[in-house]
Amino acid sequence: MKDVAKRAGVSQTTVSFVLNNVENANIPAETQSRIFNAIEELGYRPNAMARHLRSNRTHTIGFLSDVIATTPHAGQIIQGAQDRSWAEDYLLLIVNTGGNSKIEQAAIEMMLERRVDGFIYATMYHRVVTPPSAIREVPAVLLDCYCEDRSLPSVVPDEVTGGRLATEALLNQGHQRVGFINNVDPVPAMYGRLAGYQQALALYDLPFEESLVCTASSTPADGCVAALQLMSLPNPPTALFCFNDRMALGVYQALRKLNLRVPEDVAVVGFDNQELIAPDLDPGLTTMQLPHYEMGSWAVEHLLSLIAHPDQHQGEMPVQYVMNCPLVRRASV
Amino acid sequence: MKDVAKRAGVSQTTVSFVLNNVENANIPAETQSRIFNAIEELGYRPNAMARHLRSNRTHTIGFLSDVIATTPHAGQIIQGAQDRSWAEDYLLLIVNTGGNSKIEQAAIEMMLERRVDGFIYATMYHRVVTPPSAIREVPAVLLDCYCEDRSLPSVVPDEVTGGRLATEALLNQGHQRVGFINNVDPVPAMYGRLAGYQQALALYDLPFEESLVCTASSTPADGCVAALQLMSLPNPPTALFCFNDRMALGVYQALRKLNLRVPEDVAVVGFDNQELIAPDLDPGLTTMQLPHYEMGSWAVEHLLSLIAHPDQHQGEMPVQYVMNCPLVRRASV
DNA sequence: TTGAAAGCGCTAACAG
DNA sequence: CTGTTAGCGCTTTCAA
Repeated sequence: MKDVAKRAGVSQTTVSFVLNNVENANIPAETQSRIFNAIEELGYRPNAMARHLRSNRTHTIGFLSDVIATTPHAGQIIQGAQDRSWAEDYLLLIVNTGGNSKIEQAAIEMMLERRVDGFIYATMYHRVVTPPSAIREVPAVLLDCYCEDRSLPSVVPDEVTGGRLATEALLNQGHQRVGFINNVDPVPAMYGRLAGYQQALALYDLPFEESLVCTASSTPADGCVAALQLMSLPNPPTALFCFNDRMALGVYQALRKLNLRVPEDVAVVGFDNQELIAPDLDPGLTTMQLPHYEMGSWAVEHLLSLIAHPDQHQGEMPVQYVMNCPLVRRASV
Repeated sequence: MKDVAKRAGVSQTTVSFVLNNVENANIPAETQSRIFNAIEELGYRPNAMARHLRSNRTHTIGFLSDVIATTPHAGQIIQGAQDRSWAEDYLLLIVNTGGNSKIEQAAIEMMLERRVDGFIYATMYHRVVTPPSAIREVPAVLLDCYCEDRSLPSVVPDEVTGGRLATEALLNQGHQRVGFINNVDPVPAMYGRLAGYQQALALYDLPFEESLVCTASSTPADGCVAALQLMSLPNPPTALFCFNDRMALGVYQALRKLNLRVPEDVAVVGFDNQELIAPDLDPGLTTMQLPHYEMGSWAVEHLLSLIAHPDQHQGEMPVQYVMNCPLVRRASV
């Protein structure tokens, strides 16, 4: 920078002003272009380290995830986060902790040493978490998860409405007996989607029948078993709402074994709109889309506003944003 | 740091020595623990910015990918890269450029301003690339791609051997007529796997029949069409080697339509060992595993060695590493 | 064994 | 409009 200044015949300050577009510095266009020329000729590139050392801002966000970047699930979270960051000139320092709290701890420490401006703590699926407390040393937002005491802002999908809309998609095609293959694990999605399923039934004045709901682990194999079980009922369902697309895949396999066609004999709705499954199944699977991209984007946006106005939100409760899941229609209903 | 020094009753230098484990500084254990106590009490955390400003090393790698982090494909590349980096105390600054060269350019620029110690340039599938030249300002390695003139080190999967092993898996089960559904796109995998297929036939003294090879775009739908076509041959194959798992998915659908069982009537081998497909298909798909994790790991390892010994490899040709693809046996053969 | 001091590349008062 | 100057928090040479 000193060299640039010398070459342009100005002081370092002037160069800095030009580079940073300082408001009240009214540097004449002629001087500016002289500086830009010098920069060009010297191949000068500002040193972000030094800049950040002074300004105490690194324009970097620490992105902690359990396994998002490395599994086929939820990858769009990162794209959403990155696109939003990129638009504001922020870069993402990403670490997949695998849910290992030792690694989490260490990663946060490393990121704090690098003076990240804030944290995003993201999980592969919607759940309750207790992030290491060090995360609170800078602004932080939780993505696809929340903490019990709501002491950190968060964004999660609206499981209840999602479950309701999925069920309604079946109900408004005239189905009267809709089975629900739910997840066994006690996660928010399991409770929420069940509640949504029940809401939808109520909306259509249909009774809730225990026997039409079964639970299974969220794998194709178990989805298959569950479907077989439901379809062997004395009065079997004509439509199946599956907790996720992987289970729906198993459901397809079960129906094939029973020589039942989708959607003519049994309609199916999934959840996730999983890239390699939903569109590739035959027939294409109608399913609920998790707003991964949007959550990623929102998380960064909110984080940046916290960074920009550190004390504006002082007394308030941290925002807990619940985001809609749209229905994606294909051929299985 | 100054505060720590004061509190421990030593100079800043001493603190720095202790923190960096300087060799010839023989600081007595007693002094050291006094310093560590002070650090603890003050909640002191070193400022990596400042450290790097002095030492000209950021312990950060710029990871450029087209879309790896955001699609279900190849996610393990990142895990491999991260795990290796983590082991050496490096962090990854990741940007998905979507293959957009404007974004690529800008990302490289931003990373260079942040003084990353090196670059990894990775693609979602094996191909030829011409990365922006700015990438060469620091050590760089190509991952799952290479540049025409081989002027940058690279690591890619061994398509030829992969194609050969896949075909052999079929051949050594006694199949005499093995069809190959290849990709239409002129990518290294398409040429390599075809060559491997031919090598395998030759090894088993079988003739290469044009009619047993067809090409299609790498989607389930087109895989289905291709399989239908191959199976309608006067003398149809008893085994099918598919360019990838998504096409194999379509092949399964085709065989189902023809009332042919896998593997009893027709054996199938895929390629990719794609997480949500290969293990979840019914029956499980035997397939070739792309060494994504290993390539990620190797790329970082090689990059770090280039960083550590900048001129050691001067005159030599950059390494072009071709990595094996292991066979994953399931139930489709 | 420890300390003083210079300086990494930049920003931002403050002064002119 | 532009320049002088004092640091930001750390590493490292040199000296004690």
